[in-house]
Amino acid sequence: MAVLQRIKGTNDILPDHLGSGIFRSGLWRRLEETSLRVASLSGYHEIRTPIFESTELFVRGLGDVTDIVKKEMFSFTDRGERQLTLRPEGTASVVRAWIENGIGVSDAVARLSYLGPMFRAERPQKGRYRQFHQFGIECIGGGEVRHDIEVIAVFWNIIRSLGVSGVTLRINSVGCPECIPHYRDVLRAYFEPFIGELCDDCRERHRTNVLRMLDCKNPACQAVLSSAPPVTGHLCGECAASWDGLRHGLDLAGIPWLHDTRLVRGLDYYTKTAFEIVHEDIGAQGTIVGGGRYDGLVAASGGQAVPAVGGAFGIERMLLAMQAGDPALSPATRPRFFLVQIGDGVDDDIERLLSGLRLHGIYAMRADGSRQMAKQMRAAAKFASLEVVFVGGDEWNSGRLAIKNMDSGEQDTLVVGPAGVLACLLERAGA
RNA sequence: GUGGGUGUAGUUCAGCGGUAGAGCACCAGAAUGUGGAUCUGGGGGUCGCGGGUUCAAACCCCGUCACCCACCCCA
Repeated sequence: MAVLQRIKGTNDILPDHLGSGIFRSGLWRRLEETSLRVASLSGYHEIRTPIFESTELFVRGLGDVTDIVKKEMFSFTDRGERQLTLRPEGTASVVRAWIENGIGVSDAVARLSYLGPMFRAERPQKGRYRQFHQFGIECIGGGEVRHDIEVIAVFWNIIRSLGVSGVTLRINSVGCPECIPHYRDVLRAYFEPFIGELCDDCRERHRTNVLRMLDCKNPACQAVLSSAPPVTGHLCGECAASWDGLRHGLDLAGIPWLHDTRLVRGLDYYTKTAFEIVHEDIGAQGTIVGGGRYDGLVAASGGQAVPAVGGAFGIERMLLAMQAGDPALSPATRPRFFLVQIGDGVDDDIERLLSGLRLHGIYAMRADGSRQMAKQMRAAAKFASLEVVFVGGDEWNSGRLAIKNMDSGEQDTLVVGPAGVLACLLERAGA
């Protein structure tokens, strides 16, 4: 056992042929490229923020009663006595960057996407890691319901583009500062008579954060919870209109939804629309996408009071969902040419050709070991090369080029023109 | 933070007191002008780590660490 090993809850993502499960870089690249591309079709373009920020940013953004801030952040003090934290999520940083760079001045509605590692000190399990990865989008300044729908539609389209099936969109409203205090009172009053039968956590939440009681999974609490009054019956006029518009808009977009009356958000800054996209077959951590509206966060972070909506998905979880439906491998990148050496004295020719081909953007390989031809052919096959080019031998010595298609097994003999072998191969590859 | 499970070759695993094993992968040969097939051979291991019991421990006991799954929470 090696002395040095990965930190708990982190993973190595290997080349496809070396890795297993979701930890193969080809899968990641496909997911990342698809996500960025689909998001860009709705005007969302990538922003990259630092992976560590001042601790205060997350404490203010997430709320100091959330589990993430209380016990899951990787925080440290740097040599200048600054309190820093590896980001546990992406929204706080994006909002910070939006304020700091004056993005709202140029774009009244700023559409941003982001991608990268996040860090939470949780006990690892399937679909949950200490360094995990998210793709997210934020629509800052977008205060209309159609922005909520736009955000949900981006995630829905990414999922469809990836061929993932078996997912359900769950929606709810979490109100706003206007109506939620009232709803809290209603809930608190409703739970009061049952307080004795509820779990310890729920008793704690009854005082600190009543809304969180709604998604308690304790069986004893479920019975009481299931008949709790839904938030959607206690919304203010504005939130109720938003809730109606959301459902109508999703119908227009052809996106099926399910009203989950117990859906609440884990983070404090959400208002009105809350949504999740869940998958049934990827283990206990089935929530792939989570998001919603957060009209209060930008102002709370020191910016203007602008509305915003966004969401994010866990890349590891999305990959699990991709594999659950279709275990097909992503098509490996195949060498266009594999150069096989016949006889001696052509080593320089091969190296020159490899350099020339690669300089023109063509994937070209040669065998690393034996000069024995069967061995070289085997290597060409292992790389899944498209065509083998024979360098040396009778054809080569008489100004011709033998090329074998490794899929069909057919072999051509070309006459090398005055421009030379490299030009001949480049033309064949269409480069 | 709390449970349950598992740690043996690169990998997937068998072995469960008495010589450290198999499949796949890797290397070489059969085979110096043509493949992912076949055959033959080969390299690879402090059996997670530390202690204990025993004539003898991969195996039994204690401890410890790591990973996996679940709770909690979340993406």
